[in-house]
Amino acid sequence: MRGELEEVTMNRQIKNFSLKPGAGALIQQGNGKRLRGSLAQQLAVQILTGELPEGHLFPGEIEYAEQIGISRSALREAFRTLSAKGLVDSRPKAGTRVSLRRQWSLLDPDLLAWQFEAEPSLKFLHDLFELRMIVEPNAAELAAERRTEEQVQAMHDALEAMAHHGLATEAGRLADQQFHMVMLEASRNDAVIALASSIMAAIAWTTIYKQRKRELPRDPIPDHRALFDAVAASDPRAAHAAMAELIRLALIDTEISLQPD
Amino acid sequence: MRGELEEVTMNRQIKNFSLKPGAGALIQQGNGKRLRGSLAQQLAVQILTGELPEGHLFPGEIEYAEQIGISRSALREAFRTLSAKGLVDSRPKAGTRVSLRRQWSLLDPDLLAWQFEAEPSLKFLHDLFELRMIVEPNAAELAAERRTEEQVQAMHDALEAMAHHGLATEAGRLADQQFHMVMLEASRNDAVIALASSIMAAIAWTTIYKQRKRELPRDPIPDHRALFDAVAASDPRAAHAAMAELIRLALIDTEISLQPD
DNA sequence: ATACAGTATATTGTAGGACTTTATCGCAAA
DNA sequence: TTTGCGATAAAGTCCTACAATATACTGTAT
Repeated sequence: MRGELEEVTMNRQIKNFSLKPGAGALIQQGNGKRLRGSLAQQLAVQILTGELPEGHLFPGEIEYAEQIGISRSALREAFRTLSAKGLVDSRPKAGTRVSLRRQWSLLDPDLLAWQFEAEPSLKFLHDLFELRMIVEPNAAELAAERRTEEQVQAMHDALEAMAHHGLATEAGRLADQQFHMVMLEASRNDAVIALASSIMAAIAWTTIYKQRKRELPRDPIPDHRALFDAVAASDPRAAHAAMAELIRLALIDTEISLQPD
Repeated sequence: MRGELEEVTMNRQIKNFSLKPGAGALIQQGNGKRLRGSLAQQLAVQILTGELPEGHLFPGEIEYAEQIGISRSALREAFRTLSAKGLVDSRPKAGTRVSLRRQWSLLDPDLLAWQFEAEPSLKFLHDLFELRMIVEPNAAELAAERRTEEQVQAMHDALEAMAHHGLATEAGRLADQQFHMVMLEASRNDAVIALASSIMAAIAWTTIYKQRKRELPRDPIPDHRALFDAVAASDPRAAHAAMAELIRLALIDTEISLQPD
């Protein structure tokens, strides 16, 4: 990425003496991110991977903050973020502990993104695409019934841009997302939009990595065009089928991109 | 502008006079809840209802905290909670503002609960049940294919308890939730479980109010039994149909319970 | 006049310390 | 065994100061 080298002035980072490995590893701050955000992400990943098991009790805030070399305020704000996503639960006297798996908001956009950054488990990937296979074809069905002419036009334009640039370019990927977003909006269902868009956004992140391993495994345009035609023609059944096929192929691509070389 | 009284000593709680709703209404703390939690909930509701529109810029933290009579730390932690749910976005120098609707995590369990506490819009209610109608019958289908004998037994027990106590009692409602939870788990899909359980939990909250207006509008046991039979018999198609019927009826009940008298 | 670079400044971000509230745990009494 | 109460540990709230950062402005060169 971009070389943010120099970094001479940093004084806080210097406390990088390594302490007991099992306990609290020091936080490594991502380039542009806030401190609490980096910590939240790291802890979230550790929780999701099971490294911090359900029910795990964190040290007291004062002690823990000291361990990882961060202020109590920042630590607490990171905990609030995790708490809002159902990952941890804090109570006076009882302390802060990892919540039961059942209470995790697995479909939260941030959690999805973080999970994909850290190589998600194949099981979860499978579950996610199974859910997509349930939701998105039905969303396409709704879109075929409810789309406006303006939305058809917008999807058409996005499809053209996508065909022109290809998915290897930034502009092409943007057009792809635009295409799917407009289709979602055509469903006129806020709940469906919220669900599908957060999943799509997470998967889109992997698209970038996809390009590294296999160079354009296939042409995605025909499938998109079939979907577009069905929606434009207000044919719900065809839209359903086209979207299902699209997801099936996306699963294959994603599996390939996540396989170890 | 703001009623900045003498501030004699602490006695923060006593300032519960209601003032102009638009500006900085004082926070009214729910009984058991934490201060930041109450604030987060109030702001969330105001955002979801559009009282605080997309893009709305909050006052600076120091000033705002003073306005509503709360410390800056607590205010910031409330903002972190809202930020984690995609409702607000904070940047240095730019301030904190309400995010675009597109980024709200509408299916977040807390947001759902808060929305149902404050009478959700009929549009969103409709959207939500449309999504349920898409997801849960398919989840039941998966459950019918994958359930274990232990799960069948557990569902059976829950169904018996439900029939015994009735939905008017706490025990009965608990058995109902237990029944649905076991069925979800039988689907063996974490993504589906996370989605359906959070929606169900929110709806369950309204079940309590349901009982106030109409006294047991109908007997829910037969429908549940039909669903159970289908899953026990490993009949996916029947399970799908039974769950769809169950949701259809649940929508009717919920609409009734939310109608003004 | 326009574009660009550098600087000023408002606002969030982080730090650290003091005090309050809450709920758990242990002990004693019934 | 159960109930009540008190000690206490931990999160919750408050406060103040300072650092980092992105916006806005300002001046200079093109």
